[in-house]
Parts: sequence; C-alpha cells; structure tokens
Amino acid sequence: MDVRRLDLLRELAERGSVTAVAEATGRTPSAVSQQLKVLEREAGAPLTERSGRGIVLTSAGHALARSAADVAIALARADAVWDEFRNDASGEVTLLTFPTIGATMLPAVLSELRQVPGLVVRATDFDPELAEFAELTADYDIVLAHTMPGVLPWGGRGLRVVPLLTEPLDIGLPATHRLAGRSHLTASDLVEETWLGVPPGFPFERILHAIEQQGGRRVEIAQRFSDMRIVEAFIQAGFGVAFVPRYTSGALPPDLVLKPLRGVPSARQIVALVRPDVAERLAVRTVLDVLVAKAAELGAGTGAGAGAGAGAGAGAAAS
Amino acid sequence: MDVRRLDLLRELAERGSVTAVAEATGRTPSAVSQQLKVLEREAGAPLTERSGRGIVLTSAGHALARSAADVAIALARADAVWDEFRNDASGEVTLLTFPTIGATMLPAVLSELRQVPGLVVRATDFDPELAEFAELTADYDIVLAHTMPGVLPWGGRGLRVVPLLTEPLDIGLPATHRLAGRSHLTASDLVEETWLGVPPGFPFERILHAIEQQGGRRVEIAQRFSDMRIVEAFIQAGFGVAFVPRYTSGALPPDLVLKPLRGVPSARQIVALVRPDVAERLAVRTVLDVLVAKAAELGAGTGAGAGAGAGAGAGAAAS
DNA sequence: ACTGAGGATGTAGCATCGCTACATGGATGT
DNA sequence: ACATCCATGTAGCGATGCTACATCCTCAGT
Repeated sequence: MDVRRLDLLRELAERGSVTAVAEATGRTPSAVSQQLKVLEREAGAPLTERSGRGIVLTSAGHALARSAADVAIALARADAVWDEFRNDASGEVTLLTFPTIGATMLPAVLSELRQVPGLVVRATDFDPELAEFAELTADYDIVLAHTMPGVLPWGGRGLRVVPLLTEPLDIGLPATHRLAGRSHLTASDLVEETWLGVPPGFPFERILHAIEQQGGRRVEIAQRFSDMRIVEAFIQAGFGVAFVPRYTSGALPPDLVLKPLRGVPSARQIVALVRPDVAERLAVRTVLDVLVAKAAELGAGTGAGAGAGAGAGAGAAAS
Repeated sequence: MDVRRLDLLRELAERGSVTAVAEATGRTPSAVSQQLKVLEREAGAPLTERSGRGIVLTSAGHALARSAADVAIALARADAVWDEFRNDASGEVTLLTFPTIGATMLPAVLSELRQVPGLVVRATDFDPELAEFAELTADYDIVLAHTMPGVLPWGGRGLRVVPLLTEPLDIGLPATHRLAGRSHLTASDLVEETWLGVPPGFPFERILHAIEQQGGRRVEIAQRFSDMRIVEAFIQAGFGVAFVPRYTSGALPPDLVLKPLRGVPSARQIVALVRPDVAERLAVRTVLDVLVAKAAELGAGTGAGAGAGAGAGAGAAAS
C-alpha cells in the first residue's frame, strides 16, 4: 500500500474525477489512472467503477479513501511536529475569504503574520453560495465561510470547522429614516419596509423568512446583491433597508445607521473551514491562531463574545 | 518528507546502527545511508551525528523519528481497516515465546488460528533476560514476556503491552517432602530449604529475595536453571524446592506437588509485547485476541483471574 | 442518427530515483 | 601498527512513474 497512491485515491474521493485529480496534482490523467490501477491490484479489490462518462468509488474505494485521509493527517502532523521543533512556520498558505471579513479583518491578520519569517499567505476573495464553501477546501488551505448559527452543512465531510466569530446582523437604515431614532427594531417594524436582499442560496435569507413569519406578511425585496458595499450605497440612497453585519462592515458612512433587531435571532456564524490534513500544518495553524485572536478582538470590542476557544490554539478545535 | 525515508529513520531509532537497519530491511548500508542523507537534506537539519564508529540520533532526529512512528501506525491502521473490510486476516505473524507458555498454551492457540485462512504464525522460543524482551520486538511481531507485577521495564519505549495472565507461582516440592501435606506454605517454612533458582537477571529472583527478607535469613541456592523441565526433574530428584508457575507447567509428574505460598505475593505477569505499528495489523490483532482468550481460559480454570480485558479485542489495550 | 466533446484508459518511450557493488576513511581494540 | 567495524562516498544499472499520443465509451446537441 503505497502512500502516494493512497493519496491519489483520497484526492479522487474529494474531487470525483481522474481528470480533476490530475489537474490538482499536476499530472496527466493517464498517470493518475495508471497509479489507481496499481493500487487496485495491490488492494486486491475493485476501488472504482465506471459511471457514465466518469467513474465513482465503490464502497471499498470509499473505505480505503477514508483510511488514506487518516494517513494524510498523520503525515501532515509529522511535518507539523517537525516544523514546531524547528520553530519554523514557513510555507505558503492559501486563503479564501468572503468580502466583508476580507475588508475588515484580513489586513490586520496579514500584517501580523508578516512578522512570521518565511510564511506567505495568498489570499483571494470570493463569495460563494452556502453549499460551495466545502468544495473549495480542496483548492484552498483555509476557507472563511459564514452561515447561520446551527446550520453547518459541512462537517459531515470530515472538515475541521474553526469558529471565529458570532456576528450580530443589524438592520441598516438611512439616517433620515422614520425608524432611525429607535434603540432597536422588531419584526413588525420591518415587514412594511422595502428590503435589499441577497441572491437566492445565500445565508442571510433565512432570517428574512423568520421576520416574515413573525411579522405576518411577506416583505418586498427590491434588489438582490451579495456585495455589502453596494447594499450600503443603496441603503444610503433610500432604496430600502437591509441586514448589515455589525462588526465587519468597517467604517460606515455617517448617514447610515445600524439598529439591532429584537425578537428574531439574527446573527451569522463566521468560521474557518480546513481539511483535517492541512489543518495539521504549522503554517496553517499559525494563520488560524491569528484569525481566531483577531476575531476575538473584533467581537470583544462591542461586547458580544466570539465563537469559542479564542486563542486556545486552533489545532485543538473540534472537527 | 517521504514516508519510506521516515520509516528508515524510525528503524534507525530502534536499531541504532545503519548496518542493522540495512540488514533488517534487506538493503545495503550504503543505500540506507544515502536515503538518510536525503531525508536530512529535506528536513533541513542534521538528524544524526557520528559517535565513535557508529552514529547516534540528534535530538532533532529523535523528534522526527517519533513522528515517523506515528505515521507508521497510521499506515498500519489503514492496512488493518482495509483487511477488516475484506475480512482478510492473512499474513505472516512472527511470535517469540518463552518456554513454559509455549509448551502449554501455544498449541491450542495455533490450532485455533489454523482456522483462519491465509494466516501463518511462525513461532520460536527463546528465554531472554528481562531487559531484552523489548529489543526483540524489533525482530518479532509478538513477543511473549513475563515479569513481576508492577515491574514493567518496557512501555517507556512506546510498546504496546497486552496483559494475558497473572499467574501465581507456587512452590514445587517432591511428594515425599516434609511440607508436602500442608495446604499452603509461608516464608518461614521455606528459608530452611535448599532452592533451585534461576540464572541472575531472570524475573523470579525478586520473590526469593522477599522470602529471604521475611524469613530472616538467606536461602541456599543449589542450582540455577531457566528451563522449567530441568527444574521439575531436579525437584523430583530431591535436590531442592523451587517456584513453579501454577498454570503453565502442563501435566506435572505425580510425585511432584505444588503448594501455594502465603504472605509473600508471588505471581508473574504474562504479557504480549508488540510494537504499536505492528499491533495495528489485523493478522497480529487476530493472534493477540486468541492469545488473550486462551489465557483467560487457563486462568479461569483454577479461579484466578486473567490480566484484563479478555476478549475485549487486543487492539483496544492501553499502551 | 450523427457528431462533437469530455472523460477514462491503454501503449511506447523517456527520465528520475533508489538500489548494488566497490572503494574510502575514521575510530576502536588487540 | 594492524585488523576490524562501521559509515559514507561514486559509478552504473534497473525499476518505476511520468508524458505524449491514441482509443474507446458515453452523453448532449442538432
């Protein structure tokens, strides 16, 4: 049972096609196919079977791929222990962020990480639909994701989920709005309003549904944007009200006010998603630690607590 | 960090010399040396340093070797999971036994294991001194060892210790002996006797010291044998008394009687020693399970309990 | 039904890598 | 001083894993 071959099987389980594995590992599909064939011969049982144009893993294949993941973890841990021993957190860590947190928290995180010699963080932004977050861990070491509390559609995949922040979602209003003087708002205040929503499939939607349910009627959604900057601009311009995350919106324009929502739990959970094997890498854990710490600062600044285990070392976070 | 190279380092940590690793892995010393050199280059720090004719691991080398052991465990576990999946416990398991248990328990164990298709057990006997047991795990998958309760000189090495049996050590007397009618004996009964001992360094010695201490004088040791057959023959012939293990002596000659000792704890602990990585192998675990079960039968037959966790699956035993 | 695209898998050849065989050099013990 | 033991260099060979190219199969679109 060669490790490199097992690793290929693990990749196949994650990516689903020989071609994808080949691309991801910088080989030709032929090479991957050959190695899988050898592995199959060594294992003594069929691991894949054809399905339409592609292939799928047999149950035996899945079983073996699971073990392969454990091996990958052990191997990554060995690397990590070694890097710790040498106190060397160098290496490249790829990170995918969604826009809001990328704008507010990431600069501080990266500037702190610049202190670590040899550590290179490559960050990119992208605002995927909820379901896609997990898939992206195949291509990025750390994926920052946001979702509603209690809704964790990943995790079944064996991903490590590091909680960063539980962030309240306030209601953004123009300073001139009739509700702008209130200390807080309720569902019934808001069902009359025109809303700026998010594209279908994005996390915020559920809360709006809760408001509709409690307010007793459907709200009108005038526009749908995923980019907060645009939303803020539209709020200012009087096109409607919208959810605005309390901490990660950065400096708000003076004519835009945030009001907490009462009676409807409105918060988003911000987490980092990491594949368990890459979570072992010292460089990755270093980045995660700083993320957790900075997120805690952000949350502590206004009183609301961060997710959990801030500063406790992300390596110890549950799966 | 290549796994094969890490494995070589692990072997080096265990065996202590390049030549020994080369022999054990069926290569030339040159090949081993080259691979270690490459590993060192990859790791970026010296792993070994010369010491006289040979080499020793640096502290960095030890650290990495420890991780290498973890990787080996994960890899062996992957194999085991796979074998379980296929319900295939085939493979060769080498086993080293000391004489008494080899004569009484092993035949039953091996005949039961003959039922398992593809499983080949190669057993050898050898009665090493206490300290050597651990070293032998480098060359044998399972090493049956005996020691006094509480004395576990191994374990620090990271070996898995599977308890099989706690066996009382009775006093063997000729049927014609003045003490042969007693239901049990005490230290003071025995200090007057001429003894048949074991060679220095063998486990039984400590109990004899305890008897001397409680009896208030030194006993006379006429002969020293490690082989129980010889001891029994000498007891019969009236040369002295000796410790005789209660369960593992097989069919005793009619003119030899066993009397329990009171007041001095006299028992030996029989355990199986296994390297943690080979302990993961399904074939090895299968053999261990049968060993544990048969040992429990042996102990239960006369009322005294076996060590612990009989039949609970040896894989779960503590390290 | 025909055709093109996408995906897996064979075949031949080539480069890399890990091994052996042999030689070298330092440390040890007689 | 010499023989011995052990680690380590060097040259060369063979296995192994890759690429390039070709083939086959399935699905989708016209």
